[in-house]
Amino acid sequence: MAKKASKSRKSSSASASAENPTTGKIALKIKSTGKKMKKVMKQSRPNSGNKSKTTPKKKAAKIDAKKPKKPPTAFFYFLEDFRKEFQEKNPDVKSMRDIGKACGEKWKTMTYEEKVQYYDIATEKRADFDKSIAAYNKKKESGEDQESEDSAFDE
DNA sequence: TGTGTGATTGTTATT
DNA sequence: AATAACAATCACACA
Repeated sequence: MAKKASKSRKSSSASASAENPTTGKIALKIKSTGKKMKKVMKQSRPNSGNKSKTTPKKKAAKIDAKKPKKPPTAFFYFLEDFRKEFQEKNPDVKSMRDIGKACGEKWKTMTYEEKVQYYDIATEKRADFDKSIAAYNKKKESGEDQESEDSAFDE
């Protein structure tokens, strides 16, 4: 016990919401970065011209059995939950592209306490993911090119 | 018939 | 430090 200052990334992501001292006054100390995060991601179409047998979503989607894929972020977890409700409320909506927009919009309106729930999940996921990375790194260190390419796609 | 794209934000990895 | 790309999902469009 006595594990107060966890330091490091684990730093209790849910502590903010868990701590609800005083009356309903929540000390929401969201560090206002102030800087506008402009997304300058060049979303070109790298897939243009890349044909894979399976359906490689969009870009790369490299099939690295050794490299653990990125776990869904808190936003994605929220999406799963939001998606269900959204479909019920908006049966007319066909695709999730619209949902994604709605989610993103609502996500920003959500308070830290609400988001923290999903953040907590993502945090746990990352913990597991961290192990995968460690194993991956370790394995890589042990035998970098040791993969035998099991079955080189033979259809 | 089959597969790629589209959109959301967050996280991770790489440089 | 900052950038790049990817993480899931589902319906539609094109060849």
